[in-house]
Amino acid sequence: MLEYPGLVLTDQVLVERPTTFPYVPGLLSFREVPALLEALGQLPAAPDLILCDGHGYAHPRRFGLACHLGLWLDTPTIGVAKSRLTGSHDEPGPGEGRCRRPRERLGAVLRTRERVKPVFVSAGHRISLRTALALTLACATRYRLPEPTRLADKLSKAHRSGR
DNA sequence: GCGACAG
DNA sequence: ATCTTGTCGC
Repeated sequence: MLEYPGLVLTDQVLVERPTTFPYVPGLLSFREVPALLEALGQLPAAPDLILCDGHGYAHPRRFGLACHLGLWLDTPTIGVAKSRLTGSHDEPGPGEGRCRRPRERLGAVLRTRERVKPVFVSAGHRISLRTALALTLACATRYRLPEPTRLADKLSKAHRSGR
């Protein structure tokens, strides 16, 4: 857990659980949320916002992991995925004046740092895409991924290598 | 039928 | 996600 806007790390908990559900595109929540709930329950205080490693609204059923976790906890969440699951971007036609007019906006493709591969931001629970974008960018300092996600990933990696 | 497919 | 050699840039 980090404080905002300082992004100073205040708490960190780590849980290790066996998986009980396989990885199936579109059903990531069923694999990840159980462990996430356990970890969040061990924090000394409930966070005001959660940046999720996965999509929120940008999901085939418009209900990705960020939405699922956020609704369960009734806590604001943002989906910040490293790759696309559904939807498309770019490619307006070659002709002058051509532009894309999506029937539905799923999220945004955000380049958090110069020349780095962009991340896919979408609204999770109780937040607008606009605010989700602003907060994600505000949490991305020196790396591609926002600090909360990057530090959590680092913690899990360190845990594994130490065995 | 074929391609796509968060982590 | 994980595996895995070499490579690029600060």
